[in-house]
Amino acid sequence: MRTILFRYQTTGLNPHEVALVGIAFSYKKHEAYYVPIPENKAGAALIINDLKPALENPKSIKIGQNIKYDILVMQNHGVKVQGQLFDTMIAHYLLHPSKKHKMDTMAETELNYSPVAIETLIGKKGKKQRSMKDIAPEKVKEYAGEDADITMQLKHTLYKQLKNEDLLKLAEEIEFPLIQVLADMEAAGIYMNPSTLSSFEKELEANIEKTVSKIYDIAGETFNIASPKQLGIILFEKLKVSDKPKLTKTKQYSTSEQELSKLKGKHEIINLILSFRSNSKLLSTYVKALPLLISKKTGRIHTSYNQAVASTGRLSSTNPNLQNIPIRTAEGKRIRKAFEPADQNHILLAADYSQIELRLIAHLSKDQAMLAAFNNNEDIHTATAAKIYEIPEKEVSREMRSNAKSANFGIIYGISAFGLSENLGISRSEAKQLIDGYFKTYPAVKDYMKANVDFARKHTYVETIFGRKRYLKDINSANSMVRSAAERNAINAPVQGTAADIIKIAMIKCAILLKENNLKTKMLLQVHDELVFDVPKEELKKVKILISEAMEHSAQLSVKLIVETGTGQNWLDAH
DNA sequence: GTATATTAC
DNA sequence: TCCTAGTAATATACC
Repeated sequence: MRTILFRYQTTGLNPHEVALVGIAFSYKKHEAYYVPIPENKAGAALIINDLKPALENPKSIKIGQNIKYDILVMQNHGVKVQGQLFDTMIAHYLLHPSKKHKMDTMAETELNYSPVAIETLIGKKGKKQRSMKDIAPEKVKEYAGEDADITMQLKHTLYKQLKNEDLLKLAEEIEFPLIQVLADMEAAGIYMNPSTLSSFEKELEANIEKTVSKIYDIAGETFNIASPKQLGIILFEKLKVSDKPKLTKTKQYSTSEQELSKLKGKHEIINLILSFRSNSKLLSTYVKALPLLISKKTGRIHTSYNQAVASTGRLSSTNPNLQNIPIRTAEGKRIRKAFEPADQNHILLAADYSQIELRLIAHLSKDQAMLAAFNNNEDIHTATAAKIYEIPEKEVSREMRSNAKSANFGIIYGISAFGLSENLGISRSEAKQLIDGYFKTYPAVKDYMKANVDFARKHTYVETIFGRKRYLKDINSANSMVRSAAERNAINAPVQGTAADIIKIAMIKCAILLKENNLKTKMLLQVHDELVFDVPKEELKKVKILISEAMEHSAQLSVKLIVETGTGQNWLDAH
């Protein structure tokens, strides 16, 4: 049996808060049914109760567009959707990772059909837009039925295409099973202690106020420091802090952190501007914004993972983005400290892959020197420096290690002498020498990079170990800049993408293991190479081993995968 | 909506 | 000499 479920929201797009207006079903193409759900709780519960067995039947396949949303909405109505999933949005993402995956456009490109827009029903976006619950069910029926039918039709064509492109395994074994794992993570949420941030908020505000008045004093006038345009004029025309200011592509003065850092010693105002910038960023993006996203219902923060945006296969996180919580600076660390376990009986466990992308380069290139460095458990950056500079590891200076580290990262990004020189603040010829030394050290890495670019030129795509593709239409472009960018993508995508595949496999394995062992531990966050768990203290010993082994054995490579774990009463201390 | 800047991996 | 290091999200200014 095939089931398609559909949903309507009243209070917006947040699946944790919306009320269900109705569900549309389709079992086969060109046929659909609509079940309106009454507003009153008792009436709704009666109907949902009737639908529950079908949705919880583990033997039927559930098809939908962005099913994670439906699963979360149903979960809030007491229905635990089970069974195999097929998501048309994700299927299309696997086929065309760099395109958009909205249902209306897919209907046009895949089915040559233009569906009725939701706006014809509820009006255009804005204050006047009506809620779905205010539309007569007879009208909703037509819209919802069409929607369900289109999803069913899309499923059929996308399934065939996945099969033809050898993407079915990736879809059925990784992406579709991951949907439920992500839904559970989002539903769990993470606890954030608002009092940790409220004291920090006052400190930051006082600090910013002081900095602002100092900047006005030095500038001799008041202006909007947050406006790059106004700031540029003050810095480069009035105060003349640089002889040849760098311009942005729109010919404005560049006031980027990178450019201002170069001018640090030139003028006392620079450090004040940098301090203003970093404090304002912390205040507006994190300290003020995060507490507003604490759910009134659960008291926790529920991020949303997007499984269909990043062209390489990575996840992304929104509302809020919990994948870019600060960690590098002392001030930033205070934000990470606010994320805590559920209660005194729990502890946060963070497990992250050590150097997964470089390890993948070692595996993919089969470079003997790099493989040996990893398999001997050496510090890869120190080992790289020793080889490049032809000295024993003991004699590697901090600067040499730092150069080697930048070169290692550069390789992952598709290195260029210009990019490396900008990153390290050295000349382009010095960067060139460093790169030459690097390729002499790891010759197979150079061959691997070239092989990837050649493959891309021939096939106009590159792929990960697990067959995830990324199309590179510009790989043969006549424009050298456009072409070079595609070449860097050809090098980066298989590496970043394989790392994404591996952690997704690990997440599915972890979820299964936690369930099989009847553990109460919950997976909360994924940050590209890291997983964060909320662990009852009595489970810690067992869970730590279970998780790290599952992660380390998610792929069989010619290089060992190493997972480092940490625990703590907050996310910072768990590192 | 686009540009600029900053945060993370 | 031009111009370029990979992947994201969010906040603010400015049109």
